[in-house]
Parts: sequence; C-alpha cells; structure tokens
Amino acid sequence: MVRKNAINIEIEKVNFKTMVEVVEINLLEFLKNNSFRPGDILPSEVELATSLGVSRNVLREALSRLRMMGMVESKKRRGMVLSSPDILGAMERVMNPLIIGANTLKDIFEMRLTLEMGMTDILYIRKTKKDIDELEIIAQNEKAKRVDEVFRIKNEIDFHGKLYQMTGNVTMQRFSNLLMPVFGYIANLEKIPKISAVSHLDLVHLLRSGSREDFRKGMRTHLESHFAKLQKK
Amino acid sequence: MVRKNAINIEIEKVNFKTMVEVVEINLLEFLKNNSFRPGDILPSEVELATSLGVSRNVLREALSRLRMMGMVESKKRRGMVLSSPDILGAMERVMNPLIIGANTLKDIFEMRLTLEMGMTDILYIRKTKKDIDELEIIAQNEKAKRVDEVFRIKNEIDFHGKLYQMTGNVTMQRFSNLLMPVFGYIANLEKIPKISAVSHLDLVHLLRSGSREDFRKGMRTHLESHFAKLQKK
DNA sequence: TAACTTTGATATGTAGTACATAATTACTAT
DNA sequence: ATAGTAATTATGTACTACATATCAAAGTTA
Repeated sequence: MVRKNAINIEIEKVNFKTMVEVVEINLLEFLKNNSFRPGDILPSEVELATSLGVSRNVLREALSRLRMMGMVESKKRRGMVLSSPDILGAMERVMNPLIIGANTLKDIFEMRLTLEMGMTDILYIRKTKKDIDELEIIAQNEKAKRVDEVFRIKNEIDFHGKLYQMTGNVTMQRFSNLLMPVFGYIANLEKIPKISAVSHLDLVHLLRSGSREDFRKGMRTHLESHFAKLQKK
Repeated sequence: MVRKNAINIEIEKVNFKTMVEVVEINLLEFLKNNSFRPGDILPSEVELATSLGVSRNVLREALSRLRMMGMVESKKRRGMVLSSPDILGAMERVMNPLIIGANTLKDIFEMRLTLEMGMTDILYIRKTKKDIDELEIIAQNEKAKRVDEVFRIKNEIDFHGKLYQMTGNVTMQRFSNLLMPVFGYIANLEKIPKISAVSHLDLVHLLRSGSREDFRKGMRTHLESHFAKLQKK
C-alpha cells in the first residue's frame, strides 16, 4: 500500500484494523444478514476461517469476543450455537471505577439519578406490600446501626438496590448493581452530607400510602444534594 | 474425576470453564489487585502466558476480549497498555432485537421509559435556547411530513434522541441510541396509537416556558400509552 | 426385533512452532 | 557528534498437532 502523504498516513493509522477486528465485524454482519436466530447452529470453525480467509487462530480470537457476550456457545463435536447475548455481562467485568474515565464516571452517576427519578411509575405498578415491608426493615436497620461512613454507604446501596429490585426489571436491577460501586466511589470522594430532608424511612411511608407525585417529590428531595452538585458545574 | 450421581454431573457441567474464561478472570483480577491504571504497560504476552501456565494462544483469546472492551491497546514492539474501557462498546455490538430474549427486550423498553421520566431534572439544568429551538424544528417537521408508519417511528427517535443529547450526558445518549432500535421493534409489533394527549410540540413548549413539574407531567401523559400497556400485565 | 455396546468420525479446546511486521535500541562509519 | 544501519523485541498471523467430548452408525447380544 502506497502512503501518499501525512494525511493519508493518519487516516490509515486511525482506520487500521487488525484481522481479528475485521473478522469480528464480518461475523456479526454474517449472522445478521443471514437472519440467524438463537438456537441456530453456526458453520464450523474451519469452514468460517476458510470462507473468511483467515487462520483458525484469528477466527477464534474473534469468536472469543462473541462468546464473552454470551452470543455464541460451543460444545465439542456439536459445534457452535447462536444464543441470546447477555447485554450487561461484558459491562459487569470492566466496571472498575479506578480505570474508567472521569467523564464516564460522571455520566454513570447522572444515569443513576435519572433512573431513580424515573422509576416511580413502574414502582407504583409493581409494588407489593411484602416488598414495602422489606424495604422498611432496611430503612429501620440504618437507624439502629452506628452512623459509620462505610455502613452509611452500604445502607444507601441496600435501600436503593431494593427499590430497583422492586421494579421487577432484572436488567435495570443488574444495571443498578453496576452503578452502585461508582456511587460508592464518588460518595467516598465527595463526602456527601449525611442527612437529607427526606429520609429513607420517609420514602417508605410515601411509597406505602402516598401518591405517585408525593413519592416522586420525596425522591427528588432525597437526592437534592446530588442535584445541587450538578447545578454548580 | 469421579462422577458420583446426576446432581454432581450437572454441577460439573455448569461450573465448567474453559481455560480462556479462567485466564480472562485471572487477568482482570491481576490488573485490579496490582492497581494497574490507564497508561500502565502490561507484561508481554509470553510472560503472561507462562506465568498463567497457558499457551500464548489461550492468553490471546482472553486478551482479545479485553481488547474488545477497549481495556487493552497494543502496538507492536511497544507492548500492551491498559486503557479506559468503553463500557457500552460491547452492548452496541450485540443490540439486535432479533436475537435478544423477549424478557430482556421488555426490560430495555421499560428502562427507556424510566430514563425519559427521570431525565427532567438534568434537562432543566442543562437546557439551552439553541437546543430547544432545534428540538422545536424536529417537532414541527413531523407535522409537515406524511403520517407514514416508518416516518412516525423515525420522528419519534429523532425527537427523543435529541432530548437525550440535550442532557449533555454522552453515555446516556449512547445508551438511548441502543434502546431506540428496540423501541422501533416493539412499536412495530404493538402498533402504538398514533396520537397522544401531549404532542412533541406540546413538550417543546413546556420545556421552553413551563416548570419542571409541568414538563414531567407532560412527558408522563405523552408516554401514557406505553405505561397503560405495562399496567395490564 | 429391540436394546445395548463398540467403534469411528467430527468439532472444539489447547499447545507449540514459525515467521512477518513494526518500532525501539545499539552500533558503526563518516 | 550525527546520520545511517543493524540487531532486538513484542505483537499479529498462520499452520500443525493432538486431546477430548460427543454424536452417529455399525455391530452384537438377548
């Protein structure tokens, strides 16, 4: 390949893809274009490799990525089958606040606030007495315990985690579990004020006998310190 | 290995991990335990392979996964450096409504509703006249165009996509872009009613001169048909 | 004939070798 | 001292080999 000038060189470098990356893209395209569905059996590794014109090595490195996402499962002799990917699986592995960029951390924190402000409607559709009772127990526990920093964060995670669980939306719940470490990390950095005008226990009572609007406003007040911080920037 | 009974066999099968999976976990642990930070240089492939007791082949299949997440970047001779992962990258690749499980699709759809109900506060912090003007143009466009099903979905995506963009949260915006195909897919299946009590244009006006509460209620009414469907189940 | 056993074939999983390529370092000659 | 060149090193790709699990078919026994 001839390199004509600096600009071309730059473009080449930016656009340069290893064969593994290319094969990964081609595989995804192949599956989409041929309308593969979960349960369908893929061609064997050697077939794929030869038809893509790469070594089995490269093909397997690309397949390894699909396997990580749960999109491909394989058994010896039976071959590979396409399956429903686990859309959060990959995220769960890399969710380490220490290596994620600061901007992304901020974004994630805001998403958590957004989800909790928006969960009211679904919460009111799915809430049960049993769940509210359990939530109340969590909220009461924190009063009993020592007002320790570590415990406080744990309580915060327990309480809000229970709320997510009450939505009956397992994907949202798992997503929130990813967000929690980030919350803990930021809470630790920023030393969030210890008291809010609306406590967890207040929220429980609102959820039990208040209107949707009441609960939403309560949640907004409960999260006020976080929103105030956003406003400053 | 002795197989005592059916239960043990089952347990063995569930817990069975390939060496690639084990190495992937070990690598992530290794990086976490040794406090690697973005920019740090990893040991060479041969060093890692020998220290983990596997072939370079297996190691590279595991590394390929980290590379996919953007967690590892490598240049010839220079070696591999740890970098900030792209937490949504993997999700973007597998977000194909046709292969994602029905339950997950439902969850994703609910998350979209939750985010849009919860985005009000951040929207009011970040909104600018310029953005609202642009949003209005989008809302007006849809009146001009033919009330075609395909166009309707496109408009819906344009409008709500613009809202996400207005939050200034690129992660949330990217996330919403993932949700949109799912929305389109479900909208196509369920034949969502064409008119809502609160139109896009109404929302624009609320956002421009109404209070937070006004906008939130407007959005709730705008999404009513979706919430009504949730209630039935 | 039916049930069971054995054997063979096949696809994935892992290891190892080889070599190309890019980039850094060391060396050499002027 | 500096420009140019050679050696070094780590990744990227290819190929071979073989172990292992599993399915299928052939063969065997009751």
